Amino acid sequence: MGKTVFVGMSGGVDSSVTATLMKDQGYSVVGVYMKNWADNLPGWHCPWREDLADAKRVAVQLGINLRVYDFQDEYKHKVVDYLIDGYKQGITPNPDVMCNQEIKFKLFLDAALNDGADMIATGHYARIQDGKLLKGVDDNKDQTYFLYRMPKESLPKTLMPLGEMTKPEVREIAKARNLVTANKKESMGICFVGKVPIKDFLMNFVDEQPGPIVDAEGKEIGQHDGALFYTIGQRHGLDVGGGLPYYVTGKDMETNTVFVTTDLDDKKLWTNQLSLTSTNWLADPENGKQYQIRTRHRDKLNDAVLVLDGDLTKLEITKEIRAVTPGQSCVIYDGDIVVGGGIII
RNA sequence: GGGCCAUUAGCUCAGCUGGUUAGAGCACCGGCCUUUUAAGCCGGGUGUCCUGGGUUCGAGUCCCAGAUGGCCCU
Repeated sequence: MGKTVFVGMSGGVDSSVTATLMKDQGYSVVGVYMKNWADNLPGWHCPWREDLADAKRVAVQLGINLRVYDFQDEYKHKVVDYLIDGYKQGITPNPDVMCNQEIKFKLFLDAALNDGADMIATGHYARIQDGKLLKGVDDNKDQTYFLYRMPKESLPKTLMPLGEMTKPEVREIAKARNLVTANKKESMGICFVGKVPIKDFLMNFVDEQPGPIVDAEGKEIGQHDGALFYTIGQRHGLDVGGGLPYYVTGKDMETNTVFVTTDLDDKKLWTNQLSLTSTNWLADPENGKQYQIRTRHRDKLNDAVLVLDGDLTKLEITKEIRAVTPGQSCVIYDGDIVVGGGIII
């Protein structure tokens, strides 16, 4: 009798193939649809019913059971509130990183173990080997940027079979097995919420509040509708024209001011060092060692030296990088291994 | 009061000596990319050429009057 694996099935291709592979490998598979968000928003329809239906169809095709875990309350508190509070403070939080930390690899894992699972599996493009988290083989789809905060204890109990393959291969398997999700479009947007522009999402929770847009010379060149909606390095959405594009260099939440520049080389947009808070280590970090870091999903890797100084975690980057943004995560790699990371201050 | 200069897309402006469907950058909109936010890439002109007359086969362009803004002069 094989071990029992609970597979998180979102109704997309990746998790469908994951469940398929688990079954092929002889595990006793139970599918789980996590219902984390189900609300429609003005002008936007939440696709959770369709996604659940797709997950169900695949489960039927595979001959496995599908359960629904309702985590809406926890998701609202741990992810959505975190997102909204962060924006209100003026930072740019990453909800999906928090979702993986709090929901998928904590709540889901615990619930699954409690319901008889030996392990869980997800459709992430990342590898787990010997209790370590490694980048997915498909460099183009690697999702470790979102996974560095998963609890270290969850690693030995988690399987991510897609980490060994490429997206095209996954699509092929889905087609070969005639999975109903084989040709489903990539789902993007806030994990579980969907493809909603973040500003539209936030507008449901915060009020607009006009304030000044100030250029590098200190001149007010326009008005915005709330400093919290803007992020460092942002170009669009300012609604000010007149020559060169403007990029956000910073903001002052006290005065509700957004600072911009037309100079791509503006010092405020570039830095070669950053500090982290609330770090999570999946491997032992080594003070003074040079690692590779990423400060945005799919951004390129940059060499940086890790400096651990008491409570402070700093990174000295070999070259200047653009628009390092407080609230976003910095993930630290040692080759393919995810050492850990933290939230940029 | 007089003189000069401006007024063209949401913004900043280009349109030579009058001649096909008025252009550029930025903004904006749509798409691509992307399990966050951005960036980036592709595509789209969204226009009472300040107004009203006139000259001309034909006016953004020339003439007259007016409006608005700016500069200058006694």
